[in-house]
Amino acid sequence: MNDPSPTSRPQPARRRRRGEEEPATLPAPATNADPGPLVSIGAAAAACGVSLRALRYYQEIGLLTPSGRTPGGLRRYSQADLDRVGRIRELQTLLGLNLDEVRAVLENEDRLATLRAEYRSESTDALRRRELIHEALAVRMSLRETVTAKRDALQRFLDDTNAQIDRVQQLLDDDVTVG
Amino acid sequence: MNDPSPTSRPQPARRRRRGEEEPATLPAPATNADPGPLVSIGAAAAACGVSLRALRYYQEIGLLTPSGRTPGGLRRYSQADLDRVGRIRELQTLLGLNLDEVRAVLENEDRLATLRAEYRSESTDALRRRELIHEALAVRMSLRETVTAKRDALQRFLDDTNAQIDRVQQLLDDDVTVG
DNA sequence: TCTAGACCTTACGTGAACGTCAGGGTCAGG
DNA sequence: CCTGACCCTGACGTTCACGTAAGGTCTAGA
Repeated sequence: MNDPSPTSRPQPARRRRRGEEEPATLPAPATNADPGPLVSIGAAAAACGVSLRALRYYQEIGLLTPSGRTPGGLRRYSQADLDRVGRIRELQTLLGLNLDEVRAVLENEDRLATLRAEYRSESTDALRRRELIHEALAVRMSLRETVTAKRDALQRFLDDTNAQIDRVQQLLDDDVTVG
Repeated sequence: MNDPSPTSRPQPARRRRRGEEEPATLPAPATNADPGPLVSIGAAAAACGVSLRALRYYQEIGLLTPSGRTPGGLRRYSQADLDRVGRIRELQTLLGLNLDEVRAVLENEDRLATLRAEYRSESTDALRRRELIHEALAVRMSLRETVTAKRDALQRFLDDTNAQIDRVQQLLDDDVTVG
């Protein structure tokens, strides 16, 4: 996050493991509106292309808490939950973030969404809200830096690859016109 | 490699571990010309920003064999070796390939370089060489597909991020002009 | 020649992100 | 009400990409 260079090592980063009093993951932005239809963990996993274990693990580390449970204790996932899983996978595979960094990004997104939602409400001090939003915005812009750097690096990589392909194809073309 | 979708799982992929008769990694394309000045593993590690262990590990799994050894058995790395390390890190961090996939890409690059070098020589059958180059070219183009897909995905991600930033900034601007 | 420091091999340890197994509980459909 | 498929919570296992420690070796420099 603070070292977007191509030689950056996978920094350790503090982790929150199974012992340490579950953090009650903001289960999504504070949209406590109707979550729509809820699905089982099996259906959720299939829909997202991840394993049951992965979903339970995401919950373990405070990344994603299913929107509901049946009276018997079975997990029930909403569409927002499924979207969140997609987001997690995206941050993981696309940006190469570890789940700790993913959590940081998601927490920021959640805060931003919450603040945006209640921005016009009178509940909080206006100045304080502006402060919070500014802070969240800063995190967001640093993320943009990371992504931009990565995209540019990928573009350079792609240019190289294309150049190599061109050279070899040139070689073959020459051979055809000569031979 | 065959599934560039954002939900692709980290496929297992066969690995070659410490027991299985070292594969004598083409230590670089068959450029057996003067490798230039050779440096110790410590200097190499420092120059590339990786650990000594990493360099030895890359050798263990057949990714990179140092160009030389001292009579006493100390590893000596050439500039080409250092470049190769850079390439490894690039494929790892930029494309998110595991070291098995990295090895596949590098083996392909080595083959391509070798073939390019001896393309005009009489040593091999001309048809056969063209065949080989075509094959290597195909691998290369599939790599290009992967990279392009990833770049595009990143671009979309970036667009989203920018849109979010704009929306929040708009929110703040409105607040200023109103309040 | 001699030593400090870098390096060697071997081998066990580690953290992230799950996989998998055991021993039970839940629930929709018949 | 009953079954079979699905799900629960531990808890231990696994893979990757190294980290780290032990005990001995090599080599540049004084």
